[in-house]
Amino acid sequence: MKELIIGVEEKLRAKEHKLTPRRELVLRVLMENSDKHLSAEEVYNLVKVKEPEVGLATVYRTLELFVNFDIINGIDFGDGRKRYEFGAGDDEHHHHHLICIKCGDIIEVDEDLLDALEERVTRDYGFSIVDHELKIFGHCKKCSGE
Amino acid sequence: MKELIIGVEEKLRAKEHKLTPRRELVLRVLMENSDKHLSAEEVYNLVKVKEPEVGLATVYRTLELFVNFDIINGIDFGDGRKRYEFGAGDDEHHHHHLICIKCGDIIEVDEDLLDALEERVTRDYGFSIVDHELKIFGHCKKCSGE
DNA sequence: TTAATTGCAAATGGTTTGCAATATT
DNA sequence: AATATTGCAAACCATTTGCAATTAA
Repeated sequence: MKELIIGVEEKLRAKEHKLTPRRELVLRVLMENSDKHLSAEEVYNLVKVKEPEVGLATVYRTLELFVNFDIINGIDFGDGRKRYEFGAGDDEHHHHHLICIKCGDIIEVDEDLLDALEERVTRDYGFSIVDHELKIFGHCKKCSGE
Repeated sequence: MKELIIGVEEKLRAKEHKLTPRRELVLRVLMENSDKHLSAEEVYNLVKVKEPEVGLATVYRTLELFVNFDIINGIDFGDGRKRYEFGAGDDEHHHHHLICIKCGDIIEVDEDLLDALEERVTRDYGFSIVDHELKIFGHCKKCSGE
C-alpha cells in the first residue's frame, strides 16, 4: 500500500507534478477497490465518503492525470462510461476481461494469450502492435449453471 | 446489392417491421460504404446528400433497429462515437480490427484467430462465450515505414 | 508571488426522447 | 380509424472546461 503511494508520488514528481491530498484520496480509493473496475462517478462517491468537499471535476482530472502517467488505464466495457483499473505498468503485460452479460461481473484473465496471434498480425499485415484490448462476452460459471 | 436489400426487408417484415424509404436510404449508404466504419453522423451526412429532409433522429433510430435485427453491429473504436459495420450474420464468424493510432485507419482481420484462446477460457474459467471483441492498436504498414 | 490545484457551474457532444405531424395498413 | 414512422427541438448524461478562489513552491 504505502509503497505504491510513494511510487506514484515519485512518478508524478519526476515530471513536476505532485500527489496532493485530493489526488492521494483518489489513489487510495482505487487501491482499496483494485479488484473492481470503478467508474469516475463511483470513485467520486467513494472519495466523498472520506472527504465530502471534493468535486467531481477533480476526480475526473485526477483520473486523467493517472492515466497519462500510466498509473491506471481506462477501459470501456460498453456500459457508457469509462472504467479504471491499475495498469500493467511498464512491463507490457496485458490482461483480458471476461464480461458476464447476465450478472455484469468482470473476470480478469491474467495470462496474455495472444502472443501467437500478434506474431501473425505483425507478419501478415505489417502492423506494429502497441497495445491490444480483448473483451469476451458470455456467461460466467455462476450464471451458466441454471 | 438488391438481394441484400430484399433480405433485410424480409428480416424486418418477419417481425412486423418495414423497410421504409428512409430506412432503405440508410441501408444503401451503409452498403455503399461497407469498407468503412461510419458513425451515425457520417451516415446522416451521406443520407442527406440523397435526401436532405431526413432527420438525425431517424438515422439513429434506424441504426438501432438494424443493430437489433442483427443486420449491422456497433463498435467503439475509442474515438467517442459508435461506428457501424455489417455484422457477421448468423454464422458466428467473428473478425477483428487493427486500429492505426497514427492515421486512424482500420484494418479488418477476417480470420478468427482466437479459437485456441477461447477453448482455454471455456475450460479454465467455466465461462461460456457468446461473443468477443478484439482491438489491436498500433501502426499500420504505411505509418510505421517512416 | 508565481504557478498549480480545486470547486462550482456552465458548456460540450454524442445520443435519446417527447410530441405533434405525416404516412401506412 | 388505429398504428407506425418521422422531424424537430428539447432532454440526457458522461465528461470537459472557464473561471475565480485557494493552496503550494
